[in-house]
Amino acid sequence: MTADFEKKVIVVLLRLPPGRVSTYGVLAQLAGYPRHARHVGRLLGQLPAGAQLPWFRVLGAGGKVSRPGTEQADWQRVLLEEDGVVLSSSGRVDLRRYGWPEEYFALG
DNA sequence: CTATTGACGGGGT
DNA sequence: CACCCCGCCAATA
Repeated sequence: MTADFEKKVIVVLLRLPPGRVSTYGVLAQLAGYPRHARHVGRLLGQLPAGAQLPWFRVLGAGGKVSRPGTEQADWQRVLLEEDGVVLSSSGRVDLRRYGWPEEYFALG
């Protein structure tokens, strides 16, 4: 992807508050690149190990952690819990409650 | 150049 | 909940 895409996605991600979560699709939209949800995912996957970004606060549109069964997914759940985010027994987050920005996850 | 591949999304069964 | 299908679009093969 273009450097512009990466830059804008990162800028948005840096605004994602602790204790809140967002989705690949919403991040892409906020960055000005609608329909690029998959690319946000690829970008986060390419992040260097020590990147100081709240990548763990990004979930799929269904409120679930991506790439289930991987080390990264387990680690992500730990970081979210540490963040105060509640995960259901099936590992899903209530986006109506923790979703950010709120207006993107409001009911109705 | 065509084909395949995703940290995705939405709709249907 | 589980699948399946199709649209999406840049990177890779």
